Amino acid sequence: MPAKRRPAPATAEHAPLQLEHFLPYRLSILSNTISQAIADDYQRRYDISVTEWRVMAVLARFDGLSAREVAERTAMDKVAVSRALARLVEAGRVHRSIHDDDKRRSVLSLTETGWTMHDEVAPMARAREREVLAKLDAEEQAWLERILDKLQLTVR
Amino acid sequence: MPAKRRPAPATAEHAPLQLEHFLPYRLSILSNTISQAIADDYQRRYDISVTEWRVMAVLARFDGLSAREVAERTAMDKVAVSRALARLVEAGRVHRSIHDDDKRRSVLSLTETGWTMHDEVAPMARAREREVLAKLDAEEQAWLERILDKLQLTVR
DNA sequence: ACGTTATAGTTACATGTGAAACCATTTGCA
DNA sequence: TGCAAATGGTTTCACATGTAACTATAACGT
Repeated sequence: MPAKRRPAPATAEHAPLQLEHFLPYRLSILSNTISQAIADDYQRRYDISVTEWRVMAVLARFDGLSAREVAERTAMDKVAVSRALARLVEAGRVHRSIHDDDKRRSVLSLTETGWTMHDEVAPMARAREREVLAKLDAEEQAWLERILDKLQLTVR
Repeated sequence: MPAKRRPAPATAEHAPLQLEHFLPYRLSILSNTISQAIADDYQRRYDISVTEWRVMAVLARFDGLSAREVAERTAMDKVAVSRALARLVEAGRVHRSIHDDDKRRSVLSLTETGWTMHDEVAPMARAREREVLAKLDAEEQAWLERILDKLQLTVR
């Protein structure tokens, strides 16, 4: 018998939450596990964080964005973007200049170094994603796609 | 034209990653959005963090666990658990005593205060989860269940 | 019995993160 | 025009989090 003060039998009448069946909990575990598995690949090799990589991925697709636009597209807040950019510019992976017509705005793009790294990391990331998805059969993959779309739309 | 040094046209040849279709990214956004939406409910009201709530939820189901066992069941590391417990004990929500046969081990259980809070928060959390799941029809819910089970098993 | 190794848990340090304050510039409007 | 409000971005502060070092106790092998 554990303690003197054991206020109640931990059972039915309290209807405790079963974490392992609780959606937010499961999503959080799964998301962290997968993100970590994928990030491990490049994190050590290039000394870059997930947030920095996301910024690079966005700049690879949309050249010349401002920091605020990067923030929108990465769903990061502007402070996080500012910090990521500071490191990326420092490391010579991103080039930052000032917008001609609005001197508050920065104009961002990958440098050649940045592109080189991007072109190595992107395929790795995709390969890892495929490994994860390979656990599911085609039908499950389709449903997952559909479910994520739906939740993403409604839950914001 | 953005910058002088614009090394490459950001297009096909570089095959940039599309974050919005990239599984880990989507999971991470979704997970954070949902967790936050649910946690907001109780976080302010009870001044408790998600990690503390998870510890309480586990103790509600398994009375008398040690800290290590809590860590296992919450998928948190032992440092996080130690800190959460410090706060919970301080707040009078968890009772901690020492195991009779092993003085390293602690024996943990909810206090009456802890139970009272649990009995208020658990239904709230479940209700929020239902709201999220309500965005999906029955078939989608079933597939989600199945997909999460499968990924959870294999991706570790 | 005794020293080595393992385990439970906490503490310390370094790092990441978000909110709010802040600076510079631009926009809106009298 | 000129001045208040809004916007882009950085800095500061408080706090959360992870890793490694540490303390105390227990288990193991000789």
